[in-house]
Amino acid sequence: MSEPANGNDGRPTRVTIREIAELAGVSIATVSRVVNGRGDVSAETRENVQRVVRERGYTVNRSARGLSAGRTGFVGVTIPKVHPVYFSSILSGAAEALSEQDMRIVLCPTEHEHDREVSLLERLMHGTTDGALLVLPEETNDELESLLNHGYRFVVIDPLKQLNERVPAVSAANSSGANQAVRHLLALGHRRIGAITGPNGWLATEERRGGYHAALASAGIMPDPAIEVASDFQIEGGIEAGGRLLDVAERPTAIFAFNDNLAIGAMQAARSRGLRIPEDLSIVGFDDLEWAQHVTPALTTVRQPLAEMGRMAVSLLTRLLDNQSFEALHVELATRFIVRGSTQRVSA
Amino acid sequence: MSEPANGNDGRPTRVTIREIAELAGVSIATVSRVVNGRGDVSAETRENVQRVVRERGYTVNRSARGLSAGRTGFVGVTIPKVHPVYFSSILSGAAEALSEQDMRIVLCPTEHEHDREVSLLERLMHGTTDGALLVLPEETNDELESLLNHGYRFVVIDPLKQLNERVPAVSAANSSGANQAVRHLLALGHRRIGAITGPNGWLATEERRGGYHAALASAGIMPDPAIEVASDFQIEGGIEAGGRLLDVAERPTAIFAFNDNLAIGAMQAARSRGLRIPEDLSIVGFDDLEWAQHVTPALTTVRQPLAEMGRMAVSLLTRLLDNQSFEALHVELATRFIVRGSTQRVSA
DNA sequence: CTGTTAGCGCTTTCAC
DNA sequence: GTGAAAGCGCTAACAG
Repeated sequence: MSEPANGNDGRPTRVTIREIAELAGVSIATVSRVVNGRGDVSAETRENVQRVVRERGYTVNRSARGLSAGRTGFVGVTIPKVHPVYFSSILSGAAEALSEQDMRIVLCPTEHEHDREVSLLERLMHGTTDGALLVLPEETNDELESLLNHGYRFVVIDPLKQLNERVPAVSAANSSGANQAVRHLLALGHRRIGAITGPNGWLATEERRGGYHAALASAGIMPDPAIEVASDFQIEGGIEAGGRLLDVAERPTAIFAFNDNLAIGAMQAARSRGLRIPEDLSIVGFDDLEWAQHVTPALTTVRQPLAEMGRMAVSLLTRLLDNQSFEALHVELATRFIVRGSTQRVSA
Repeated sequence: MSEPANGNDGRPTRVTIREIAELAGVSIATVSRVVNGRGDVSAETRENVQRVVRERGYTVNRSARGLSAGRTGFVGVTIPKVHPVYFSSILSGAAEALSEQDMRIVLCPTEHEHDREVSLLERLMHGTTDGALLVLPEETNDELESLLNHGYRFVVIDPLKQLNERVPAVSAANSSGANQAVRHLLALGHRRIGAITGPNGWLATEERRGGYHAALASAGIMPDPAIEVASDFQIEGGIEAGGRLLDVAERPTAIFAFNDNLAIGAMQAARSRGLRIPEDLSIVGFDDLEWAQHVTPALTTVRQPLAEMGRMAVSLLTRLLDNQSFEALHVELATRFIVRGSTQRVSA
């Protein structure tokens, strides 16, 4: 690393394109061409410039490029929170895919505040980022569409509500995943299968509910509202909801929890009532978060390809940014059912 | 939201400072002053400008500001991976603290590739971000110091090696945390306390080892190399290392795992050998990741204030960026010992 | 208090 | 193939 000249504030003066141009004996336009991999430069000139660039450790100033070229190389990601594994898995996939294209994520946790999210979005989109990934956005369809009409490029990951056709989105195959989970329980002989759902009205909840009901129907079973309780996708909620489910008169022999958090909560509720899993109660989750395989017993669950959802969203966004049109604006990624130790054949 | 004019490419033309200035009947300098909250504007002018800004939905173009003012409002965060809870917790704290100052994180997962990290850093620092947070960086002391000499502003979170005095860093009080954990086991009557350490040479490992040995020494116990095995901070590693520890001739009655992953691995190893926890074996972890309270039995562990470490790093960085000098360049955040169900008095 | 002006570093026509 | 030059939108002196 060579020592840079220092500005009068003691901070180093960074190498600029001009300096490279002078050193290489060419114009800045040529340097720009080389740096951006344009074809119309002679091999000789190119190599010469590249050498100087390497020697001086030049890298383009992204602000300048952003201002001049109108693209920043940044993609905004609005996400309710970064910490929960659910979100960080998506983030992880997106970051990976983006860095392959030398683009970078600008992270915007919204903390579930709608207003903040909207204004974030507006600020993100204006000369700050080239586009955005909106994870579980709280915007209404109208707001999203208005954004679209303003020329904003974005794709939604895991929409909260049914989205307008025109809004690009990627999500998991919630309905078929849930269906598969319940069929598994049915195949094990369970007939009384309770459910702990997510918040009513959320798309993921309703789709999973659809799969659950459909599977029951296929076995000729009517859903019993008494053993279908709504919760909030949190562990605490699962403990509470699981408790309610286990305290009904005719107790279910199996519980389909609409996510892993709820499942682990239900496990705790069962345990505190002296029920053994899976001997006395089978439990299936949804997500397959990392720890699902490390709880005891290991959780049978529906794996959502979270990182892959992030990656897929990036790929849609990239095409959007390149002004490529494409057919499927709504992408549903297949889930995978994973059998572990928390389910077993219903006892006689 | 008002409809913006459309450029010839169909994409909307964004509102610029010039447009606001014209509409408000002032100069762009005045608009800039208002937008940046400078004091030297009359109340009347200010309100007028603010009204127009609001009406037109104007937001500054960050690229332009970055280029002109030399600050971007972005802080780079290099981090080995975003997904593991350990990292996302830190990230979460940093993002929170940063967004309070209307700054944003540019996320740079390094995937443990040193070269990539270095070049990332160089690019980050050049007109892209105002500074950086380096989580568990693989740079050598020399590289870090060279960066410092180049005027780069950054703070290290959880250094891998002992850092030069001049490099700002924040970490947890590893030594005292470990000490407390082992004292707890000693107080429960354990005398034969094994350890699963992290990779040898890592600062966190060595500091925790120091605390472990010191606690043993205070009870007049010599560390026994036979029951101190190194591992990699992963669950799989914990299973393997735990197994080795439990297969030695004179088995330990307690294990201090240097992080929660290792602890949960050790639990599995114990369980697969028919040992009950905590009846036959006490286990203590380090970190207190979210699931530590949800495994069975719930894990006794040393809580690292991860989010707080992120927040503290931001606060150091902010002062750095404001050219404020400060005393303590190395900050150690206190840990908290949390007793749960995985430890109990040694059985007679 | 407010306006004028000179760039920040780069990309991109448009000539040559 | 290469260079000259015109900005991109904004901030920060510097005048007034």
